[in-house]
Amino acid sequence: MHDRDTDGASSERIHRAIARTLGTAIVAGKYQPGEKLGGEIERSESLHISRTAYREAIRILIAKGMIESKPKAGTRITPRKKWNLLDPEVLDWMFSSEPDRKFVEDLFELRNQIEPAAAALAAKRHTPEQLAAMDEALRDMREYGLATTAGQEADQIFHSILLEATDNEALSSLASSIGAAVRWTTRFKQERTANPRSSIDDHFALRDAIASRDPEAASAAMRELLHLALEDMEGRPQDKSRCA
Amino acid sequence: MHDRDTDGASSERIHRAIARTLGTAIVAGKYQPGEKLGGEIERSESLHISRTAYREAIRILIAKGMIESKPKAGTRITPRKKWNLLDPEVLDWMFSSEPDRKFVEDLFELRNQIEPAAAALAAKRHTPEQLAAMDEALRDMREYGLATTAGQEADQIFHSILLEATDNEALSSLASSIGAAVRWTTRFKQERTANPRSSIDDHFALRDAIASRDPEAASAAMRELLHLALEDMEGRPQDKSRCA
DNA sequence: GCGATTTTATTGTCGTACAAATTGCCCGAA
DNA sequence: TTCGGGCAATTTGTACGACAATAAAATCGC
Repeated sequence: MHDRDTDGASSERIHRAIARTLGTAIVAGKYQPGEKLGGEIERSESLHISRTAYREAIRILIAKGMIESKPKAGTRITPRKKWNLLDPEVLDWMFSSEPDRKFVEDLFELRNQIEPAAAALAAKRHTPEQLAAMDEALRDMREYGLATTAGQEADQIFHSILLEATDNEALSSLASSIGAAVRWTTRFKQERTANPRSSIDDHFALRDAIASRDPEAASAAMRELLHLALEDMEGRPQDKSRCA
Repeated sequence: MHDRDTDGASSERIHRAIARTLGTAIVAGKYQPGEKLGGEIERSESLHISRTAYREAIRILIAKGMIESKPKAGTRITPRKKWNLLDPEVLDWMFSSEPDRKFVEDLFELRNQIEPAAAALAAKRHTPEQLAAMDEALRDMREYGLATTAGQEADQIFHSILLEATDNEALSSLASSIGAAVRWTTRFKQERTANPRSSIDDHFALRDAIASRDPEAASAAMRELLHLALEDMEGRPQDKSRCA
């Protein structure tokens, strides 16, 4: 419980590292909601850091809705319902260890609602620059393949740019959340299927629909993409209790 | 630029108050992305607070992706793209003054993608407790009416519970974002229409569809609700450039 | 002119002290 | 006994001052 510098990259600032460690532990369920974290002096000492740094870490977690603190009452974990689960950092913490399958499915369900509509909007509103950026991402995907980290990153970038191209800030704010889902569906796919059908061609189809500014086609192409991903995700192994 | 205690509630802690003030100023565009905030000592002095408190405020804003800081380089506003716009607090800051109409429209577009699907899911997955909570919210809406704050709050609560009833954490995390949109569409409606058609009956229809576990009907009822809200929002006064 | 080195500005961390706030106890009164 | 109010203790919140670490910018050497 009291390692000094919490693994991780060395150049990371202390408060950030502590926030990450604590945040990771919380989302992993090592602290239950409502559970009281010890006093600041006590805890900061056991971590071998100053109270200042510890407090800044706490401040970060409070900002993400994961804990709350008031004088005399102490510092405690808030009910899960209040957490900003779609916060990029929180998602990173969530996925730093093997995430709940349930949550990945939830994210996937979110994708299903957002991305087809986003594709349609992107078809209508995208700029030439955004299309070019999509093409670049696709080129990387084709070049490196979806089995490599570089290729998977290009995949995420593609979906990010698509959301950005909706010219809707509320939608593009979901980019990192969707990105997390994309990353993990791809990973599941790679891990579980011997010769996974590459979705690259489907990505190209989607790209073409967008380029020709055809909302219906874009939406359909995206749905196809998601349909394939769904098949891969709940295809063989697990229960299918939650299909359409 | 250097008032001492930044208006606001008195019992609010200093770092929170400063974060709110700064955050509000940033989302209002008073600082441009890329703009450098002065040094910590200088700024904390001009605000008449300690550097500690100022830094904790900064930490909050960093956690929400709005600013970044590194040694020697200083502290600067990040590009808008990186902000966590769906963070509840950021939304509050956004809406503390009259928000961008464009952004309200963006949120509305998000609602359009999320809520009908959420209604369908809620119809399938809701618990009796959640239904009871919805009924209570509806009762309050009917009792107080949508012209009162209490009624508007009940409206938000209704939509929140609906999202919660999807049994999907990713979707229910959007509750506060959707809530903000709900609040503002209602306010627009009240301000601009002399005798606004009450959407309460439509809410009841939606409730009944959910209660009878009919996904299609629930989704349709929600679409109807949103359709009405849309009419109210872009009905008379402004351009309709962005309708369906 | 260019690269390595030093300088320097700025954030990051530390320790201590004190202020503020809220909880829970204790006591008194009805 | 029970309720209410005031008191005290515990915990977070703020302040200040010093130093460390970092990275940008300037400087020196080639």
